[in-house]
Amino acid sequence: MTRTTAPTLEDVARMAGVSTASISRALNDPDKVAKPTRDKIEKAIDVLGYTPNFGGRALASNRTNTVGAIIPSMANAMFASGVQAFQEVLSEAGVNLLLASTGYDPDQELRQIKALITHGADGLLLIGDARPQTTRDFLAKRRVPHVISWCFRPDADHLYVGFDNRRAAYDATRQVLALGHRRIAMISGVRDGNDRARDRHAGVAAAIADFGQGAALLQLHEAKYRLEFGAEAFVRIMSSDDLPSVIMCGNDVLAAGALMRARDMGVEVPGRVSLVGFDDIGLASVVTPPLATVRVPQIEMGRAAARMLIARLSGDVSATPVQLSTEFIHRASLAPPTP
Amino acid sequence: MTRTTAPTLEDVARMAGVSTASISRALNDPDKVAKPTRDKIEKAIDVLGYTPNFGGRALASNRTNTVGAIIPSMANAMFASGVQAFQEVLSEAGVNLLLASTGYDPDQELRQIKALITHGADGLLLIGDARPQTTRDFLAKRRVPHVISWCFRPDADHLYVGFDNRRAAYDATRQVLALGHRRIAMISGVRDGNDRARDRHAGVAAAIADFGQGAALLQLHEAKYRLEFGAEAFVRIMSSDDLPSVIMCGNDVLAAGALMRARDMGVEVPGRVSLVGFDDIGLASVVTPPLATVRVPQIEMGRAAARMLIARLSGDVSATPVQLSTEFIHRASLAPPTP
DNA sequence: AAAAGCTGTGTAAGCGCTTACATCGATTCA
DNA sequence: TGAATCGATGTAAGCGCTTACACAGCTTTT
Repeated sequence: MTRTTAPTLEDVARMAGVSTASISRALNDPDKVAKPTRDKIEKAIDVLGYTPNFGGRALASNRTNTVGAIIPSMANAMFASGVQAFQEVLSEAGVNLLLASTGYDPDQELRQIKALITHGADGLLLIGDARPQTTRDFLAKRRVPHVISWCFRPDADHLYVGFDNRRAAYDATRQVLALGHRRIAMISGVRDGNDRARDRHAGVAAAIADFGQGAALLQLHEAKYRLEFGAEAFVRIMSSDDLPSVIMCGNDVLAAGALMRARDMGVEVPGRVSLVGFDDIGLASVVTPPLATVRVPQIEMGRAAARMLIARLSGDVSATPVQLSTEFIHRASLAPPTP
Repeated sequence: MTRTTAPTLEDVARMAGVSTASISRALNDPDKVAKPTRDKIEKAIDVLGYTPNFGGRALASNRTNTVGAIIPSMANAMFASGVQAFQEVLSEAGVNLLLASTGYDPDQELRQIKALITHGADGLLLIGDARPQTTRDFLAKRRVPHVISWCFRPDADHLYVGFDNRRAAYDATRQVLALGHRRIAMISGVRDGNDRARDRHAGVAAAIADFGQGAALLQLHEAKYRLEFGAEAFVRIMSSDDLPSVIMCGNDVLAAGALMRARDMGVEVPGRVSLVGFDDIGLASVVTPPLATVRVPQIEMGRAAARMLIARLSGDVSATPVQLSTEFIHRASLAPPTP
């Protein structure tokens, strides 16, 4: 990883006939330098093709202008646009993004947190708030500025930017119940170590319990975030003798997997069984029939998280948690139960 | 971005009763330190919660163990799994990933390249090889180690890890022609500044020209990478009076958009018109009918690119371009033309 | 007209780490 | 037994930058 000896401040200083301090100032705080001097400096920088050395700068100023984000997986469309928006806002502020993924493994998350800190992240974006005590301790002990996203806790002592998964699932289930469904199954994401999946299941269960009138969660299956696992769970559900009239899914990918298998098996959706997803990723509107789902404010979340983190890093501690709202999107995969 | 004064090597040295040099060695090259010393050091590190300071390390060693990747968009599923795989391999090697996106804007790409270099990237992963001369010059002048991916040039004087978009599109088109299609339309991605889109179109056009026998590319529409634009282009195609029997699409998202609109318009696929995508993203197999497409070795590409970049950065200059192969996936959206 | 305040610039002290070189026992060899 | 070798550790010189402080030459105030 050798870099051919690049020009240094010293070189620029010599060429421009000024001190290194002036150049540093011209770079970081142009107003402090008189115009003619600045011009000389800019010329020299140009001629030499100078770019500041990262290490020197980081060492002297004790900041890297880099933040890290640790997400379960980039291949998960659920995070893609959010992270994209996050990065865009950072970029405008001259901050760069270190991105790492955990594959939904909590140990891996701690490792990545340490790696990103070691690699110079000034602050972090984390997803969800289910993490082991050791991880929390590390964050607290090292005073790592971080924003937690994709979930929301009202009792927050943290910087949250997100939405209430439980409530969103609760509301969606209410709508399903209002349509007349009573026999409900759920394909949940893996709940262990994943508060979003947990909350969504809890929301569905609570809505059913609160509703009463014979409504019941007949079956609950857990599936990893992949089309195939959604499909598999669908097969299990449909081959039981306790058939639901609707299947609530923890996310759109599972729902799409179920739908795909329904098509292959010749099970009519929503004729035989209705299907509801969660996240409203692009997929949801393009499958046949289009998937009823819960729209999640991904982009707004990413932007807000970036703004909050930037503010926090520039010393602003006034930020308060941001709760964004979700919206139930009724599409053709959900219809009243056929008697 | 103040970090509360973290423990330094000095602190650890004092506590462990050894010199800073030994600690540095224990950290970077454990074999050089005797076991008992190492134990003392490890203990002290643990007690103090020490992590190396990034700036100091980068400055002294002139390396950051960080590489950058600049992709058009993270929200584009086409790059998601590839980048994911790229990051995983890097992570195993203790290298971190700085990720930036350009929104398909070449100027933005140069800006991001500079930003990532300034922020300490030792090397870069770039997508495609359509970039302005200024960008090439910068890369050459600064001797930035970089790997170019998602495309392949046989005449490479560069580190390429990718596949031949033109050839893949050519082959797919051959298959379409072999099924009997002669009246062909194409919804291409935006070709300006995008060699992948350009190559794919070129491949389709060349296959048609080479085939002869009255085969013709009746219509060519360009659309940005979004479902809606694919849908729009589909409408334009179907409302012309030069109807094709098959529509080749520059990517799966455009194809899915077209398919979605076909469903809405009541146009049967593949009955009235066949549809072929490109990339084989998850979407392709889940839509109805499933989309014929070209499978791209995203994951393998990401992994190979990471390995190559790591090798290059550790001084290995022996690497040669890697060409990966694609595969045409025949699915139900493609059938022989109905007379 | 002297004192006080600006402005623009230079001087130089680190920031925390790596690493070439020096040192010092403990082995090994002749 | 003395010389040569080796492994483990310490010493200290930077890496390239930022920034507190000093200072010179102005302008403004009293």
